[in-house]
Amino acid sequence: MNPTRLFVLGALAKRGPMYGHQLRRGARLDRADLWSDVRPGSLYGALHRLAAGGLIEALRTEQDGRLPARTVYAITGEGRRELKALRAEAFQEAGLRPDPVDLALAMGGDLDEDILRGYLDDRIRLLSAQAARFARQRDQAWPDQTVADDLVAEHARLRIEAELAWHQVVLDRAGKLADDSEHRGLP
Amino acid sequence: MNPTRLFVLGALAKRGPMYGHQLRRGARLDRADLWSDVRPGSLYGALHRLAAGGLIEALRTEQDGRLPARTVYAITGEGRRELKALRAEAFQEAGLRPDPVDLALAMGGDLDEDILRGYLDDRIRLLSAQAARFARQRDQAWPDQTVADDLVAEHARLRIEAELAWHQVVLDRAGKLADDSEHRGLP
DNA sequence: CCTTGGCTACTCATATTTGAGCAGTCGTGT
DNA sequence: ACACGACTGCTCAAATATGAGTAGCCAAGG
Repeated sequence: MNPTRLFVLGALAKRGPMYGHQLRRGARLDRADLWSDVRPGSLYGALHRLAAGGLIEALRTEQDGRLPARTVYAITGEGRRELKALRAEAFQEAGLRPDPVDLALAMGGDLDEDILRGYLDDRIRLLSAQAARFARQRDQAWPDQTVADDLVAEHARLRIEAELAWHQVVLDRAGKLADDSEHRGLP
Repeated sequence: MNPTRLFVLGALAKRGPMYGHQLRRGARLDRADLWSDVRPGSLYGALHRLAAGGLIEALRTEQDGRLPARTVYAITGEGRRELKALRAEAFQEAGLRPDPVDLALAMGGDLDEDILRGYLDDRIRLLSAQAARFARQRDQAWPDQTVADDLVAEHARLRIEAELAWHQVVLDRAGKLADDSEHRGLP
């Protein structure tokens, strides 16, 4: 399952022919940073490969004044089939994706308690800020908000809550964690 | 922040010199699929690059009977510095990572209600199974279980619970979601 | 006997991502 | 006038990930 391909095919299927930058902008206006995270490099790479594979096709190349030329792509029939396949794969990937913070914790042999608490505080601040944004967003929905958008926002809200709860647990046991890593240093 | 590098450096710092396959096996025995997800290709690529960069060094090459030769690596001083930097970066990445299922939902213009319910049921089954594994694991801890391991397991538990709660919400609104996508098909 | 499957270690081609960069345009201020 | 930052579109080299494959070994089943 390749999220970039799913994003491109899905967007072209939903909103019609577009060029690269338009895809990016559209995503930003949709608050799509929640479900997608395409940087220019990956996006244009994917566009070229999709076009080479016949899943999308270049309709025309436009130029607006002396701004850079842009190529408009449309999804093909083949592309729509691939889109369904990718969506199915995405739905079937149900396991938890590893979170780097778990890795950092597992690999934190030495790790000063105070420094750890500092990191945790920062994380909690960031997560709380995000949570606040969602609370605001839930009250005043943006125009054209779909049921799917609602569900995605709710997903984010629940996930953030879980993260915050876990962070409290970690803070509670931060002391024991530091003791533990000292222990194992000198057997 | 590169999780693969963090994994390799962290493991070599914690358990001493090891060869590639040993790293993988060690991770499996540690139930590390929770926090890491290194496949052979990425692992050996990272080992070569780390060695080329002087962050780890090849100590020796062993051979056991007629099995493939293996190269034992150790972390260097430079590597330990990099390890701390990577750990810090990992702790500072606090935002939610995009979940492909959100993308699939957002890009689900057409999408039959029954098919959607089918996917959701499957996902719920999978998640429940995982949750059960963690419940079991919490009672009978494996030998050498550290406080960090505990926290990682708790993280997984909380995350799965949040996922299950969200899936119920989606099931409740699955009908409205289908209606909505029909609407927008014919303006 | 012999085939299936799984382990041991690692390689390799190809796909994909990253992160910086380019070259022009616009608006705002100084 | 001119410097600043932000936007418009896209490119490119280098880092990283993926997925299959290699080649020999060992154990169990039919």
